[in-house]
This record gives sequence, C-alpha cells and structure tokens, in this order.
Amino acid sequence: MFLDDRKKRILQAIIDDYINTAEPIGSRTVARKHELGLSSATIRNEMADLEEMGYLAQPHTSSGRIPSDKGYRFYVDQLMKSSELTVEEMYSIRSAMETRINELSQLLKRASVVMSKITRYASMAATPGKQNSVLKAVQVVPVEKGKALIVVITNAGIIKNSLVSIPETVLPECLIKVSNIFNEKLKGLTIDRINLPVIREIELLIGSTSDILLPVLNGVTDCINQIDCSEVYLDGTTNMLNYPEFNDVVRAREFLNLMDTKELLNKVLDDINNSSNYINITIGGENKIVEMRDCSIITTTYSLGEIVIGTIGVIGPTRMEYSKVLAAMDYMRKKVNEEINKLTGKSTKDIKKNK
Amino acid sequence: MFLDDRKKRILQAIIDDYINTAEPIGSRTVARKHELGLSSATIRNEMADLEEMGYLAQPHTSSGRIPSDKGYRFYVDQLMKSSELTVEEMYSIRSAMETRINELSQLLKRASVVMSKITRYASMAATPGKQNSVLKAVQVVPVEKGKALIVVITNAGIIKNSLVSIPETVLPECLIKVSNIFNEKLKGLTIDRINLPVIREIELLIGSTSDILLPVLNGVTDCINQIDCSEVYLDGTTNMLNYPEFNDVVRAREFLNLMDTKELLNKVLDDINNSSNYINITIGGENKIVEMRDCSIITTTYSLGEIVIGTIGVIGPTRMEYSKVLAAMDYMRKKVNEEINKLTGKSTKDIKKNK
DNA sequence: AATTAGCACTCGACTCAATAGAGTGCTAAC
DNA sequence: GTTAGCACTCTATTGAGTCGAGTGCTAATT
Repeated sequence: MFLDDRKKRILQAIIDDYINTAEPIGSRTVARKHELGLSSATIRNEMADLEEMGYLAQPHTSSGRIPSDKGYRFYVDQLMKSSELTVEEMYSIRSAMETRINELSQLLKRASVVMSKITRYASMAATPGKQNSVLKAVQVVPVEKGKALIVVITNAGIIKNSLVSIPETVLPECLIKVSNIFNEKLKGLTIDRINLPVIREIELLIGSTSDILLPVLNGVTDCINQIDCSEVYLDGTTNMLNYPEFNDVVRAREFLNLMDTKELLNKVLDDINNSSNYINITIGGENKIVEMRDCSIITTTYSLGEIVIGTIGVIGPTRMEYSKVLAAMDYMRKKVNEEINKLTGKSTKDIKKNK
Repeated sequence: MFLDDRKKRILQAIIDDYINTAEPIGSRTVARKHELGLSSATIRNEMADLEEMGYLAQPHTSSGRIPSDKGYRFYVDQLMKSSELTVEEMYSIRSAMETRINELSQLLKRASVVMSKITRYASMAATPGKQNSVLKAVQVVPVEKGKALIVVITNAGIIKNSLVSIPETVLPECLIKVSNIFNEKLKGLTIDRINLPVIREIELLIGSTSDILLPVLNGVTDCINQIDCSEVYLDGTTNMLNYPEFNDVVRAREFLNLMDTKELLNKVLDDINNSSNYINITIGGENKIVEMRDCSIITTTYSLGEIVIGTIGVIGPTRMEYSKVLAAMDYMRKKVNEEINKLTGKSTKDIKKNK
C-alpha cells in the first residue's frame, strides 16, 4: 500500500509528538494538536492502516500508537524537517574546537563532550586501529643516564611515547645516530609494512651487537601497540538516565554496562565505518548488536584523504531528536575538519605524493 | 557508657550481617545465626542500649536495626576481622601490575580498573597537581619541516608532549642547541620555580630575536598545564547499580552525576591526601561532600620519597565490605610500589641528593 | 464514497482497605 | 540477669474498585 499525503502528515505528527513526550499518541491528540482538519475517528482509521503497514505499533490494545523502527526510518529518510542549531550551541561547538589542541585523540574527545552536552544523549569518539596509520617520525629522546624516551608520531596526528632503559654507557651522540637511523627507515611506512626485512636493515646499520638496538625496538613496538588498541571515549552516558526509557534500574544498568564494554562499541563503530555515507543513522533493530535494539546511533567519520582517522557517534533512545542531532553533527563535522587541517598541515598533499 | 564484650559481639554480628544482606537486622536473626547463647529478648535489650549509644539506628519503630556511621567507625577501628584475598584475586592484581607500563598515569589507571573488578565497587585514581613535580627532562624533537614536538618528563614518571609549529627555516642543529639549553636550564626545577628570571636566562642564551624561542616556550607551557590539570580516572561506577542502595533511579542518577563532576572528586581526594595515614577510611557523614554522605571511601596514596605521586580510592555504599577492600588495597599498595620503583629507577636517591 | 458521531469495550494506572509478617518494648516469671 | 510471652507498631503486599484515555465498529451524515 502506498503512503498518501495525509497518511504521511499523520505519521509525521505522531512521531514528532512521540519524540517530545515519550507517551503513546492517541487519535484525539493528533486531531487536537495538529490542524489537519480531520476528526479523531478518521485519524483513528488512518492510524489502524499505518499500524497494519508496520509504521506504528500499539503497546496495548487500548493505548495510543508509538512509532516502529520502520516508522522512524521513514521519518528520518522522508518526513522530518531539518532543524537549526541555536547561536549558543554553535558557539559552544566553535569555542571547543578552536582551543589549541595538538593531538587528534584530544580533539575527538572534546568533540564528543560537546556533542553529548548539546544533544543531551550519550556520545562516543574513537580513533581507528593501526592498519592505516603512516609513521611521520620516530625519535629517540635522551631523558637521563640510562633512560630514553621513544616517540612515535603518525600522519593522523597520533603521538605515542614509551620510556625504556638503555645501558648507562651509551653516549648521547650514539643515541642521535640510532634515532636518525630509525627515523630514516621507518617514516613514511604504514604500520603493517614494518616487518622483519625492515628491522634487519636497521640492525645492519646500527650493528646487531649494539646493546641499544633491542630497548629502542621494544619502545617502538610498545608505541605501535598503543596506536593499535584504539580507545573509545564515552561521554554523557548518564544523560540517558534522564529519559523515561531508562527509568527502570534494570534497563539503566543494562545500558550502562553495555557502554562499559568497549569492544562492543568498537564493533558498532567498525560496522558503521564500512558504510560510505558522511553521516550514518542506525535505528533500533537495524543495529547488529542486539543489546542496542532500542537505541539509535548517529555517527560520522573524519578522514584525511581516504584514510579514516576518527569517528564520532551519538547514542540515544530510538525516540531521538534526529533532526537536532543531525544539525549538530553537521556543524561539528565542518569545524572538526577545519581543525584537522590545521593540525596536520600539508600532510594530505604528502600522502598523495607518496602514492 | 562502656561497650562490654557482649555488646561488641552483638554489634559485630549485626554489622557483619547487614553488610551481607542490606536488610535491617532483628534480634531473632542475631540469636539464631550467631551462637551467642542468648535469647532474642536479651539481645533486644542490648540492641536498645547500642541504639541509645548511637551505634545503631532504626529505620522505623518496628523494624530491625541498621548500623550508624558511628557504628561502622567502631567496627572498622576495633571489631572487624581482617580478611584475605583469594589466590585468583592476588593473581589478577599481580598480573595487571606486572604488564610493562611505562607511564605513571597508565599504571594508576590500570590499578583502578583491577580494584573495581575485585571489590565490585567504584574506584578512582588520580595524579596530583603540579606543585610538587620536578622536571627531569625537557626536549625538543624534530618531527618534520616546520613542526617540532616538545616533550616534558617529570621525576614522578609523568610524560607530556605538545606539537608546535616552528619556522621552516630552522636547522636541525639549531633545534638541538635550543633543546639542550631548555633542558639544561629547566631540569631539576619544580614547576612552580619556573619563573621570569629563568626564562630571561634562556632568552639570553638563545638570543631573544630568534623566532624559535616563542613556539618552544608555548609548547613547554602547554605541557606544564597538562601536568597541572590532574585527571581523575574512574572505573566500575556502574557496579554501584547492583546494590539495593541504588535501586532507585533517582538515587542512581544522583550518584552517577556526582561521579561525573571530576572537580568534586578531586576535592575529595585532596581532603583525604592531607591526612597522613597509609590507608584512609572515610565513612558516610564523615565525608565533607554532602552528596557523598551515604558512601564510604577508602583511599591510599603512593609517594616517591615525600612527594605524593598518585592516589587510588574505592567508593562504595557505607554498607561496604571494609575488610575485603582493605585487604585488596594493601596488596595493591605493595605491588604498585614495586612497580613505581622499577619505573623511576633510582630517582628516589636523586631527590634526596638534591636536598 | 468519504467522513464523522456515538457507543461499547479494553486495559493500565491509581486508590484504598484488609491482611500478613517481622520486629519491638515491656512485664512477669524463672 | 535472663527469658518467655504478649500486645503493639509499622511496612509490604494483595485484591477489589474506579477512573480515564484510547480503541474499533456501526450507523448516520455530507
């Protein structure tokens, strides 16, 4: 059956109302609040149709209707009006992004904080695993006698370090030499291209007998591992407790525990990243994680060239203010991109050259 | 009135039971479960005494008794039996600590995770503000043309970095020179002793006209600011939702929001740090933060010489398994100290020399 | 043919009284 | 000093009764 104009208007009215009130919407409410020029009886009939088509559901025989996942999907794709951010909201995004930050993960973290504050839902941010990172610099920094700091920087703005012990007899000049060799041989490589042959090469240049090779190599490995285990930042999870959906302790606990299992969130983000849209909306049961079947997730990814360097997502109840979140996401996207460009300077060009 | 032996035994029985069950304890329960050789009537009389003395309280006229803060305090100080960790628990602490970690905040973070897992309460970890930190090394690391990384390392094992833009014309040799000057002049200073005269001195050596001074100085300042804003790590906050004390959404939300205001937690830790005990127990109303008046907090601080470098705390309901938490804290303390010694090498000696 | 008024019916939410049960305090007996 | 016994208190639970929002269907209206 085709959704005629009147049905669409009624569906939209119901979903708009339900997003605001979280109460099942009855025919009389629709007739009263929205000037459709129809009596409640007519609307009642239309609602029965919409339910049969799967856009609405009824919690109990004698209650009003609530939107189904299919209903929300139609709403998001075709019905809802795009909303605009207030001046204050735009300001808070701008000012959060414009504060000097020089590490990517910090930037995303802060973006996530602002998103949860504006939307009043939970939000998350993550940097992807190592597979795509290109090393920009590897340096060995002297700290004190017997200690050196290994620093690894990637093109995506990730900076990691690792403190290692080295023989006290090593001279500063030697450290510089080793540092240069490592830097020379490793920079420009993606992480998964650092393999035994490359290390052999370094070994040859330094001299395998040198007792400084091993600690430095350990430090580099440690840094790379840190880059690999992409952390997920969460913010505003407690916001969710303000919604009637989570007014029951059992539900609330379930949700918060879910948020605590970072592996799962990573999986969520991975699944979504594989899609190609700028902004991605996953509604309720569309989510592959069953535990999330009554949440909706809106995500966006940030890239440098073709390399994904970060993801930000907002998690709310399926009854989410989709248009508001989309507006915030959109603006944030713009600002984060501006900031990333500042952060990485001309790196985009560099990468293209390497191809 | 003095607490005779029998009163003590009854008080202990009640508190032990209440910690387990979270239900008010009646006289009959005490008589039945604990072989005191007394009838419920006698125990009833003793309980009335204990209530009058302030060790017990009665939620309603006709209910059993629950311990008061004063009761818990007496229990903790004099009554409770020390408990021992299981082999598994000790193993999980050991293995968490023995994994190679080279930054202090990482170490504390992981310790906090393990504590919340073992105790099933919430836990927090924090590094203190800058006031006590001594700079161990300051280095300028070349990254690529036009970019340099400033790295600052303190004696407490804190490592911070900041990426800055420098003029593209700066030669690598110049960077090394600048790096050496900064390192020479700043290392060994506590952060609050870095002042204008010191900076003037550096300025003189580099030459105030040099366009590299300012960016590096900015980077150093940024690092120091990062050290200053001591972050608080939280873990296992959702554990608390498993306890009947938080079975009400409003209470749960209150608590979680409290945990989200890091400034408050910092205040809690600061207050407690000023006490001199190894392990510190704050029970319910003893806490200065009113919102925490039905939580108990057990904390311990870690020091290097006389400098506090970290705090770990466990937060639970006042009805907390004090002895278990204490046992875990104790063991963790030992292991963290071992690890800190490895991490900082001979730094303790160094500091003493400087005095 | 579409819309609407009207009405019987459903079902959750709320109120209120009754009841059960755990526990107390007090008195009198041991 | 201890204990058995009893009247009393207070909460939690249960079940009946009521209210109200909302539905689906039918018949009247446009």
